Amino acid sequence: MCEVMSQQTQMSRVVPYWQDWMRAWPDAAALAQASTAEVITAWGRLGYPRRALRLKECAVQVRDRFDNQLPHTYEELVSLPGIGDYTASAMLSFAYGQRVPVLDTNIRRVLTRAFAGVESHGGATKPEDRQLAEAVLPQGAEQAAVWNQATMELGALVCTAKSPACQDCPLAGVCAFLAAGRPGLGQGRTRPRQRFQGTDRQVRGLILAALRELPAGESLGQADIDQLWPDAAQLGSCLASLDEDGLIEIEPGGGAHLPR
DNA sequence: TTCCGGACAG
DNA sequence: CTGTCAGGAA
Repeated sequence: MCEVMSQQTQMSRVVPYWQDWMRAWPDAAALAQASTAEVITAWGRLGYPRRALRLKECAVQVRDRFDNQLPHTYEELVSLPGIGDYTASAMLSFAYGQRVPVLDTNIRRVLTRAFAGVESHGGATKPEDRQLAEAVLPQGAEQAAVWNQATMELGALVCTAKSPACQDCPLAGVCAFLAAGRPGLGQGRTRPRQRFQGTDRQVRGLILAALRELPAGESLGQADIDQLWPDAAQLGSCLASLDEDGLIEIEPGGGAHLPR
């Protein structure tokens, strides 16, 4: 169950967290009963803490709608909080052995380059991406799962976005992108510049980290909160946004605590 | 389309 | 220090 959320970060970072999660909450019903504060604390420094909230809500729905068992259809899976196209497809292919094309940005980049000969455009998955993935997917479900994982690995390790190691690539002999002289390499995606220093993301992280380190059930006083960040206005807006997201609860006196 | 963490490479 | 990485939801 909890492996669902592991798809977002490097596995080496996820494994220890995942082990703790599975020990604490072995199934959906167990996770559904956990307090939000426990879930956020266990999420630790994995990033994107709102996903911890979605995972708990997902567990509630699995328990209530699906008799505590994860559904095995795409439509039912994507209807759950925090599960989108990629995660649903990955579960169907890797966990349930169904013949399903999996599309993450790595796979899209590899397939678009190798078979269409052009640089992947990035952005949301398009129908043509899915069409291509379906067209080249092996017929057998087991081979398809291996293909999905292999393509993902190839994109992560060899056919990288910025500087693909074509000299080490097993597809070099048949790659349309390489044959065409790698047109537009690196300019396919103008990354939305997302610095971190001084942003709300950093401030939100600081606040949550401070609350996570508190003994269970305790609050952070306003004086302690004020010391976290010099810009009072930004601090205030971040506190408000965290409260809106349901990640913290602001007290009348100006203190804050994780949702009980 | 934009926002949302955090770790790590360079 | 800056740049990079990535799926889901509003």
